[in-house]
Amino acid sequence: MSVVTLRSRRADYSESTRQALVDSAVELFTKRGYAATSLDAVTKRARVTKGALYHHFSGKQALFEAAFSAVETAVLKRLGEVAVAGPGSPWDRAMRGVEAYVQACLEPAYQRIVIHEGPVVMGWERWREAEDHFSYGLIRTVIQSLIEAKEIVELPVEVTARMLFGALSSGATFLANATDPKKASAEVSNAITQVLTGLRIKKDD
Amino acid sequence: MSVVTLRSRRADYSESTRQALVDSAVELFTKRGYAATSLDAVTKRARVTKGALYHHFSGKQALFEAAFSAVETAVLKRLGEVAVAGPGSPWDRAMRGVEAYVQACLEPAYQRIVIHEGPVVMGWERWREAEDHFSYGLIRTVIQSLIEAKEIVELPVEVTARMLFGALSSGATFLANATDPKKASAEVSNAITQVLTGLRIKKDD
DNA sequence: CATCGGTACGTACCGGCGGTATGTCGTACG
DNA sequence: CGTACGACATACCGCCGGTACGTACCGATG
Repeated sequence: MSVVTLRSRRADYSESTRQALVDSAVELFTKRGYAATSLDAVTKRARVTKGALYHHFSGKQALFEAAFSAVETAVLKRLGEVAVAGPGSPWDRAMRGVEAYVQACLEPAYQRIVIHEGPVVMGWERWREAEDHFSYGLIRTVIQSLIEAKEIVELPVEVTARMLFGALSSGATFLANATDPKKASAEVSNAITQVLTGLRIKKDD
Repeated sequence: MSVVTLRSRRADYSESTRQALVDSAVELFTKRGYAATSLDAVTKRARVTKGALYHHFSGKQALFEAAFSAVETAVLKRLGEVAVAGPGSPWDRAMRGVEAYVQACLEPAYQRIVIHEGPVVMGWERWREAEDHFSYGLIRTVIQSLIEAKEIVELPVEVTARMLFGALSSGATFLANATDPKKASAEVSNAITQVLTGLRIKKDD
């Protein structure tokens, strides 16, 4: 449906080089960080020149934001299937979501680009706005559903979500740098479970 | 005691210019961020040249670390008086410590230099090592004392401290950007209190 | 008091990098 | 079939971190 006008071959090429630039950016930003990554390195890896880069993006920051969105979109896709959809009570889905998010945080690209460098490169305010549509928005939704379902005590959604977001990110960062990932993973999950259980309202039905 | 050899006037001057450079760096790194701050701007504000800067510091990173330590030392001084020393039970001191730490996080220099840009500029591993001797080390100590005093459930200290650290930082960042700081401050404190209370062991004595 | 060594800077310069201005080639379109 | 526009490539500029080198001044020493 709606395939009225064919997509031109030229547009395909353009989209392809744009994607190559984003992929290259994600790779290098993840490995070396934003500051230590030169645009020449990005274009070289994508087998184009700076002319192409500045044709598709307004500058280095815009390229970073494109990489940011790419990583977030990929992570959120995997995450949404587990936490938002899927069977079970709000509580069960939340617990599965936490588990899945911690796993997602282990991805180096997500850690470095989204969590660590995102606020610094984009500025906290802009980063926050972007995050509303991605991982943070999801966490916020989960918290809200838990409160509305009377699963946990009534807390201000915004603050609670922000702090849980921070705790999860820190936990995942710790986990990613741990010498014993198996053990650390269990510890993180356990700690989060303990905290959320501590906030849980005892059901008497 | 031990004033055997006088401190030379020359050494005083040297220390003074070093301090001026650090102060200038803290100011500019806080206002414009690390990347957007040129060394020329730092030296200009300190009324010296790059020769002086590179005499005292090995480079821009080393200057940042000096600024980092300066901010952390100042914050920790105020914090230690409240949380470590002072009267009351471990629980009471911990609660006062949390309160004080959230307040400390409101300082723009602490937020930007220590929390946000620290891990990015210094690298997470090195940042973590440095933090062991500063705020994180303090939080870790508080958590440990709470567990040893059987005030809260037994959790792995390292993970718990890391995640509480992340939660507090995120909470404070949210608080710093809130439109209604009074209300936000109360919400943050309340949320933290709820979480810690949820982890508390009911004493029956 | 003259000399001398070293510290604490200042000055001049280099290379790399982000960004820009301009040229060029091919493709779709009238 | 010309032509206009999109999709790049090329050449260049200015800023900034870092380095090499020069210099003035303090302090110890004979």
